[in-house]
Amino acid sequence: MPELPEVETMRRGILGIVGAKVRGATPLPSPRKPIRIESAAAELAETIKGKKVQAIDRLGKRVVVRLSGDLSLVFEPRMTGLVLVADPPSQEHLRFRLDLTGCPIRSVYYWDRRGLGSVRLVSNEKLAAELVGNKLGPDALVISPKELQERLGSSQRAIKVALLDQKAVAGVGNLYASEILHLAGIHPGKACRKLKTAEWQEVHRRLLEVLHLAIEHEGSTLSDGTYRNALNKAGGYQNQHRVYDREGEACVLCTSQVIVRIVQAQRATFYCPGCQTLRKKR
DNA sequence: ATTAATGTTCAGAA
DNA sequence: TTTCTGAACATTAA
Repeated sequence: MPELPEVETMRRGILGIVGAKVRGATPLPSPRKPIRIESAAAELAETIKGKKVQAIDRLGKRVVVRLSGDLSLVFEPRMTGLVLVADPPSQEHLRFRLDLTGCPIRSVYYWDRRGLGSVRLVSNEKLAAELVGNKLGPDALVISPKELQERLGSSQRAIKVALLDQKAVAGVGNLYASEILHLAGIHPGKACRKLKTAEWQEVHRRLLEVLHLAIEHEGSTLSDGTYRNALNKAGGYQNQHRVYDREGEACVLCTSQVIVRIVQAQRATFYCPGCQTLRKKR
């Protein structure tokens, strides 16, 4: 489930390795399936050795470790990936270890239960070409209300579905899309092109509000408990959820209606039928 | 004991 | 061009 707040938390969790030097890298073969490491394991380990960690960036839902030599080590957690400095939840799904020298953090681990995620070593040039303005739109924390409207305003898609489009705006995922629209008072099934400018401004305002608050709480750890910060600690924002995974519970805003679960584009959406209507009304 | 559901991304189809 | 569907994977709930 790592979405922007969780990935940002991972990024912050390894900021302490900036300035360190790479002692070695070990892609750990999974007992069942080969790990999803792009370059050959030995080759990656050889190339990365001795490189200096210059910065830690985030590109949408990816953590980017910038290395000397114009290289980037890119962690893409997808569903169940974790970037850790503490010992991983289990040895079993440990996929990758980065060993460092010159900082208190000895190792960074990539652990991924389902193994849908990946660790890649790519040149900055190639990474930029692949992601920036190509696969990924402007970051959700940076995009302006105007730009958000420009990018989605003419789409016929439901607003909830469109917010998940990383090419339109990068970082919003399934959980936060529901939360954002609830606070904005907009029905998740409303077609983008039906939204007025004032509504786009409200979506944008609530988007920032929700994402920043979720980052403060170090993300959401859902009932399956998978997501953890870099210290292997659960996040706290799940306790602030107003609609996500709250089907049947009373809406905390209107208190008169009950949260409903629907499916859009094969994903769960939660909303309050009282606060979030298709027509303007408010 | 099967089957569905989980959420992100991509390839390929409509 | 835009939008939709299924698959990738591992684990758990039904």
